[in-house]
Amino acid sequence: MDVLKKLRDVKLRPTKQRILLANLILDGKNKHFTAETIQKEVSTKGHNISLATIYNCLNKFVNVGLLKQIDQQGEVTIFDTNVSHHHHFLNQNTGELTDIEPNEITFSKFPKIPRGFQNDGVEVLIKIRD
Amino acid sequence: MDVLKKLRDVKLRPTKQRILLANLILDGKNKHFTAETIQKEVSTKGHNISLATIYNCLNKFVNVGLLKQIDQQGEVTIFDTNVSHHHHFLNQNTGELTDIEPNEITFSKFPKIPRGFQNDGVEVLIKIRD
DNA sequence: ATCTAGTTTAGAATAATTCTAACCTGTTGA
DNA sequence: TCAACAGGTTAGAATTATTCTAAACTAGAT
Repeated sequence: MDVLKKLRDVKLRPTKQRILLANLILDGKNKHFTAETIQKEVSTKGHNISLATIYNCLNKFVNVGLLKQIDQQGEVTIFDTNVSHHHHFLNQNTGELTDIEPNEITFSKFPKIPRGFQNDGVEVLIKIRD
Repeated sequence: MDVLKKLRDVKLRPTKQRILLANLILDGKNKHFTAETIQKEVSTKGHNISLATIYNCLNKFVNVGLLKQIDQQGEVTIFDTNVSHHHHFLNQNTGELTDIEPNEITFSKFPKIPRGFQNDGVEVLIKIRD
């Protein structure tokens, strides 16, 4: 499906910048990236888009569901006195975290760790809201 | 166990500020907090510690294992073109994320969602390193 | 072709965190 | 006990990611 149609489908005016970004990003392959890496990629293609616009566009894309933003529990560092391995509930209404003891969660199916790597900890985040 | 001993055990010189913070934080109860909330708590007790010192102390406490820092995948926002529900490997060496399809992970035990709340999504992060 | 609402932009503003450099203070050993 | 110094604290500057502002631009409807 072409990019113009994709943008129209979600009622975003297909501007030059949005088309450029959508062509880079929405090619059907799964990618992870940041605003800055995208800006670099744009400029290596010989174009230029301001960082403000990149943020605007990516945020719009997220709002309409074309993109997802990886969870990052807000922008401040949260410290936890529970230093043992454990999981969390995240109250989406308040941002509050609550501990879940590790024995409260067990897996019946678990992915193979990629060749050459070792498991260095598993964190489960259960988002809740009222 | 008293706070002085705790600090000596981890070879941190027990200064006034560290003792104050340790008394607030390491009382055996599980808490989540930020540098700023701790500073406020300190000042309501009639003391004053600069934010820089709070960060210094908390980071030291984390390094020696008295505290844990909640994972936040670095400080930049990461976007993901995979908008469906899925999980991630986090390569601790590079910070790189890789998708895990949701059917790769299933649970045999799962905690009860707190009364009055509903499940709003589960994210599993498997940290790996070589 | 024109109008208008929505976009883009440079640069300022904001906010979390770290750095710097000067000052201060536990601890050690005489 | 106390001087010396390594390590700790601090205010404020620096850094970094992101958003805001206000002016200039443009897609799409008329």
